[in-house]
Amino acid sequence: MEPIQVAGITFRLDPGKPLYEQIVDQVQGALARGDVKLNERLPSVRELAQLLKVNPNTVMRAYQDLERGGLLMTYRGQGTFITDKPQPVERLKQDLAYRAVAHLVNEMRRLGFSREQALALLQEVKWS
Amino acid sequence: MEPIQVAGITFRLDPGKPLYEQIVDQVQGALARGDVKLNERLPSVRELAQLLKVNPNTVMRAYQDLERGGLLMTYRGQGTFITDKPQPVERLKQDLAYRAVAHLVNEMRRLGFSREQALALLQEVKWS
DNA sequence: TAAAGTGTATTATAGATGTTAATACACATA
DNA sequence: TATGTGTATTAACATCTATAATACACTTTA
Repeated sequence: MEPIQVAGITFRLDPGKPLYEQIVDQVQGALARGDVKLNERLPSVRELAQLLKVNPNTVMRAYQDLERGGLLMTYRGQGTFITDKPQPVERLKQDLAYRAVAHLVNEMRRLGFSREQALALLQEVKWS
Repeated sequence: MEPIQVAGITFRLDPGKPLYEQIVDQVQGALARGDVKLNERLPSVRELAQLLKVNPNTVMRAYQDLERGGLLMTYRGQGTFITDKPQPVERLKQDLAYRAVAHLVNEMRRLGFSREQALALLQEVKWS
């Protein structure tokens, strides 16, 4: 389970969550943080599968999910590339952040906390 | 999928998450919010199963999970009751809140946001 | 032109997990 | 004694994840 670095993306796969989802998550994370260059080429399906010790079908499913989100471009015979447009990446970042905050709001409301209590906890908690 | 009220607890089961987990979540939520009285009797395994249109094994699994957390007491032949001690409930509430905040922190860090950005988002977002 | 490397699709198989079903047993109470 | 509790076991089934094997379409390059 040692991390694997490739094209600015760190892959670490654990059990407990679908592999293809973890691949999607880690590519998205690298994009949101700006760790990858736009238009950069990713490893081929078979190549990444070998690196991650995973079935090619699993990588392909992840790549296809990412392509549907406008984050990847795939060209038959050429390979898979990070999108060259900054908009889908920015949209992704805002989307995921909003979703994460909304999730916290729902959970805190479910538990009977106020917004002020949530803010206080978020200020107190260790960040890095 | 219409909600079912019983003993101060609202049950609503959706597909997409294990049924026994949803039962656990909703009992925990009611406890955290103070919606249920301590020492109160819950529906029997078979009774709740019938109400929720679910297998008795599924309810039993949820009850057992809750008992392991000290939130329920079960007595052979008598029934299942909310704990009579406030401590496990308070501990649960703090635990779940901390976990929820920690989850947000991890996600925001993964996306490259600062604590200040997270706080700003949490202040802006609609609460109720 | 041929070969190698791309993405893509299909089918079969296996394993894990969640859920139901049926049945039985232990215990408490009316 | 009968009924209603919690508890345990076993079997069956559905869904999802992942692998495996194979084939095809397309691009690049030797």
